[in-house]
Amino acid sequence: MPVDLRWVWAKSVMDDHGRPTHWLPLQQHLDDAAGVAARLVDHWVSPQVLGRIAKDLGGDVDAVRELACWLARVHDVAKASCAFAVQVPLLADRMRDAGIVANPMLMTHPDRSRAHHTVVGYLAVRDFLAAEVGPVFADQMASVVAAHHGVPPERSTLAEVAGLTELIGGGVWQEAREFFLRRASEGVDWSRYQDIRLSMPSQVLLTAIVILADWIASNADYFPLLEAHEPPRDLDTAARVDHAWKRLALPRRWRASPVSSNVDAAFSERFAIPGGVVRPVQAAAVEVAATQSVPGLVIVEAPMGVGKTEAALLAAEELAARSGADGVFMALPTQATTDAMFDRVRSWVEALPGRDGSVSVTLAHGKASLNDTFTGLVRDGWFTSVGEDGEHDESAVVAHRWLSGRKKGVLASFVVGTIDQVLFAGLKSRHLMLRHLALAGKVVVIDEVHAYDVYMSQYLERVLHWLGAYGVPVVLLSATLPAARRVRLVAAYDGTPAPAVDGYPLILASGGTAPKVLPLPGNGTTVALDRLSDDIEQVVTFLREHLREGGCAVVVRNTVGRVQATAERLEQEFGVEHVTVNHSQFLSCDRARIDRELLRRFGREGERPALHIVVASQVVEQSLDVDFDLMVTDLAPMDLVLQRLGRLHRHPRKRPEPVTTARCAVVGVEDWAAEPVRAVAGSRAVYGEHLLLRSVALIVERDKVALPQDIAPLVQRAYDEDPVGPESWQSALARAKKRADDDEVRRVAAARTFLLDKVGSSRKSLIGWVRAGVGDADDGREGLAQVRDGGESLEVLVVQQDRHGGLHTPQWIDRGGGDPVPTDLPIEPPQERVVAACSLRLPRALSNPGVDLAVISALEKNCFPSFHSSPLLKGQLVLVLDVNGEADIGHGDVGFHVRYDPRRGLVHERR
DNA sequence: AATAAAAAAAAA
Ligand SMILES: [Fe+3]
Repeated sequence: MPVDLRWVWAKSVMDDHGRPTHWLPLQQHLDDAAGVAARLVDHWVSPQVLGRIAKDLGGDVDAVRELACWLARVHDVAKASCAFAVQVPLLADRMRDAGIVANPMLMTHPDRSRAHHTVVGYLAVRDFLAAEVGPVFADQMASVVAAHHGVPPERSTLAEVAGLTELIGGGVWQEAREFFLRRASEGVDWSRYQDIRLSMPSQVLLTAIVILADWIASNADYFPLLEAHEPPRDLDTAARVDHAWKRLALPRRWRASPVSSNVDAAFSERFAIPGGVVRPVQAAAVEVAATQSVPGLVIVEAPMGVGKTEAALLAAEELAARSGADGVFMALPTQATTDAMFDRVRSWVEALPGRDGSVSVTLAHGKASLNDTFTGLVRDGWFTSVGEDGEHDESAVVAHRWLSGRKKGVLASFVVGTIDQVLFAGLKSRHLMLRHLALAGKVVVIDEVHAYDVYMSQYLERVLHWLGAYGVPVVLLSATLPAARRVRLVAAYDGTPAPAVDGYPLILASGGTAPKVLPLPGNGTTVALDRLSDDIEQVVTFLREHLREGGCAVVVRNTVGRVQATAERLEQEFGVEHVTVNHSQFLSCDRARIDRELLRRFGREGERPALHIVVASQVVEQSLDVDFDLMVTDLAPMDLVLQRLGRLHRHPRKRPEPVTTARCAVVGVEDWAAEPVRAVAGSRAVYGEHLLLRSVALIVERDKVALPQDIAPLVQRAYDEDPVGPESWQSALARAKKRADDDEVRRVAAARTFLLDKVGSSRKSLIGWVRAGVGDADDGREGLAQVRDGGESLEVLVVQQDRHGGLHTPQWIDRGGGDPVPTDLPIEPPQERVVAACSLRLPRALSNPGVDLAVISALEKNCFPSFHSSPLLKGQLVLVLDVNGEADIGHGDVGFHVRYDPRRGLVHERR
């Protein structure tokens, strides 16, 4: 009598006592997964992705479907192995009764966990396919099966596990595996795949489809299990898949249409500007996107305020229409700008044609759960898709309940996220394939590319390399880039040289497309430069003189300490009410309040005070569209100085007579008469000597800067290799360059640790793909590999304690301040969000290697059960301030005294 | 020689 292989089990659910309550036969799980894979390919996976895989299969999309379904139908084939089956004695016993016998003692075999079903699956699939197709393709297909838990094994592991024959199981076990492999192959003509090789991109994408099919098919809400006591029976797979797919109700694909035939109409519809006409940058970006030989990389270099975002979105539509992308991933450098962009992108999505019902959106960053718009959409997503028929919800935009969380959230069609979420695609980590699938189906837009340092650029360039290999169109938005950076970005994407051009604003593209230099906007600003000594009294005099009839000034300092010291002197001189302080050492809710306030007063339609001085760190350099009459700045690298100068006379308006000419005093140097001119120590610590020397060499030779026409030449000179400055500076410059180069080498090396390898040849399989990666260790604080430079900075939640020991939210904050916070009972959800918004990133002095562990130990003493039981607050360090906003942080021989002042931020001193 | 800004964490 033939053995009934339906007794081979794949899924089991246990009760609290470890007894199985439910189970599912392997055969059914494989059929379910294959059914889901087919639906995914037919209805959900981006045409751009299908096209990419099909490229390796002679352009045949049906073959993509065939391979995806076959892989899903064999992915768990090695659950038909002794090592796996013995894990649940009850189910193993029933298999034994059916004639599939394993030794129960194998349960405790020391190598049992090494004979994992992913690795044994590799061996089974490879051996099966080797008889049908070439060895390379067999290895590649098998590697997809091996990778279906997110980390493919190493080559050495394969050989070791192959020797564990007792755990793998021969005889009936071998026959069982071959049975399932043959069963999956019914109707597959392997001779068609004789000469096929899969590129790495295709293998990664197929793996991602298999993983998703597995996850969906493993969800018992969609695919019900059998009761533990039930024998196997033939379930109606088609009906199960149909039911599950309706319940899951994934949003439809988006089909883009070209906009180039009538850009103005598209522009006015998308952005709700009746009769709107595109601006030059927007028209040019769309034209380049439309005429590029193959949709590829487009770089838009232009100043803030010329409509770059709209240019990128319109270009993305054009590129998507050509490439088959069914979504857009927009990445920005900070959570705050990401939140703001989310609302803009959402309005654009709502106005998009080509939606068939709802499309899915995600806000992707670490604090997305604090964003009210997004959490609202998440709630709607739960609410609307509970219905059985699912599809007829008419809201244009949903945060789909299944496309949520760190790994699946980015699979939504439209994602707005921090740049980190894109850079993670270059970081060896578990389930990396899903992040690749998320990017590979879309057009990727990356904002503020000029702002990324050497370390992040390693990741950015590697990700661009993979995106190029996937055929993903990419739009990079930037201020002017040093030519060398531009060349590296284009080369990273598709290995071609960047066209040699100078100019600004500039649009260039990969694939030999002619670059476009656009006319500069006519209404420029010429800034007069003054050079003052680093004496604060000189700054006072300068401000006194030029603000004699009032006006709004900004003083930009390079360190928080200098900001705080300057603010103290200026408050004394001009009065507290005329001075605002801004830097990163504020609670995030306070920082948000200060930013809002700055925009309200110094923004485009701002209610400008008669006299005011903002003292700030680099936080005013980026993003905020604020306008000042007068500036004082610490010497900084040239591109940053220019960014700062961009905050002068930015909007047309009437200004007090003494500041009708834009004027900036450069300070923060030790001695303007010295050779060379050196920046103060704090600035050197932040930026390094070399960039500062090159910057100041260009500043000493001029008394004014014309914006925007001087920007491109100044940035190029500051960052190219040609000598700058007088002869007497050259030896110092050379020494500084050597140190900067050494430092860069160190940072590049640090970035490489977890950097994903390049695509490599088509002979390769996924085996070892994330070798030496974070692997299993990507959970928890220690193992978290990074895409940003520098040691881990410590983030704390700040609460206050009254004289009786009761906790309350900080007294001064805008929303929910001074309310009691329970220490044991659960914190109410609205208050959870208030507390979560009181986060503060501690300064370097408190998180340096050497003191960090002591600081963590000290803060870990502030441990409250109420925090621990809250998903939002759990695991975070807590800083408890007394009624005066002060605290001692001490452990062992490390001790700090900190004081928080809502006007000045955190002040610390070592004791 | 003394330090900016910025981000981050669940799978079958
Ligand atoms: Fe599995």
